[in-house]
Amino acid sequence: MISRLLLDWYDANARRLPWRAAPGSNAADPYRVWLSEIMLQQTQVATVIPYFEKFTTRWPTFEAFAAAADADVMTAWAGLGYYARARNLLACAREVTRLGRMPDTEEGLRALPGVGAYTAAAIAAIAFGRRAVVVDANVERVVSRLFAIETPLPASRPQIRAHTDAITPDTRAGDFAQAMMDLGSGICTARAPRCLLCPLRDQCDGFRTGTPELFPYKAKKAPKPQRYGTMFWAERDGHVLLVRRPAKGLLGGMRALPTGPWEAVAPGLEGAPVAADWRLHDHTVAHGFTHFDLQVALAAATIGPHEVLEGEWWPVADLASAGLPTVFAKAANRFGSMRCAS
DNA sequence: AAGCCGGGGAG
DNA sequence: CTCCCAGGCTT
Repeated sequence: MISRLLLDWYDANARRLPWRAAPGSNAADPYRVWLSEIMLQQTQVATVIPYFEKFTTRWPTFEAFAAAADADVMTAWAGLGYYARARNLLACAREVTRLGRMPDTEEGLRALPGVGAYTAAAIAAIAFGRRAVVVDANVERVVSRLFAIETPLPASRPQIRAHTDAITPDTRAGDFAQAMMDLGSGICTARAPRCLLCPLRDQCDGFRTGTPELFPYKAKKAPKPQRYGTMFWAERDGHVLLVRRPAKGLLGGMRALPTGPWEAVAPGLEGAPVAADWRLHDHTVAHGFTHFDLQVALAAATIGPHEVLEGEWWPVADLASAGLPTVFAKAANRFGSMRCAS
């Protein structure tokens, strides 16, 4: 009943998205579905679309992507966040190349790098037409409201999964999953759900409570700690020194400005890439990460022509092409405006 | 089970 | 400003 109502609504109201086939069609390209699903992990559709277009234009097929250079992929991914996804993307493409084709079962997909329970179910259903129980944040919210689940997340996940399984149809499971996502994105929204437009309103226990926006209940989260750091602008002859961050950990594998430690107290000039006449500026740059807030001071110096340093000397005028994560791009822009002002 | 891992959109 | 988002990996 619920799936019928939802699929009818989807056939008339599906969003047109670059990685989607027409509703009811089985023409979805597994490469494009896989790439979109990885990009969409914890990332909104509007943010993903330009990256998806850029990637599929440059690497139109699985074979083309598997042959890409690591540095090119990391640079193209810059700004999208969660950089382990980009590293896993390449590892996954190379694993699939070794296998000869992409697995078409949940179990086979689940074994690939960067593919967890959600993504395996989504690809199996959307790209390969299999029945799979697809549970993402949209489904968690929609199902929590449909059944007025009072257990707070994440403890309610087993109930949510069981309910989702019970309403997932045997055919068109991929369209059903995407319909749940469209419903969660446009109607059953986190803040102010548009229940008057909802095709499932008459089936919804949460609507009957009168306060569907209270679902899903969630455990409170701890406040984020504040950290302080310093970034170093080492300039020589119109070029600035960039380094490659360690492969694992925060912003792993990405090109970056040299930086000292990020700690609870301002580290000053600790961790400078070279001894020099560093000028510590008054201006700071603020940036929020998932589990801490950062405030970085900016230190600048001119480096002599014979000093040999680890890293790349990048043309200051071409910094936009360096593929810097956002926190470094912010700082670089700040340095740029200070240079113009002086 | 809990912590780590980005960034931007929306209210 | 706060909350949230087509989650996965590690410990």
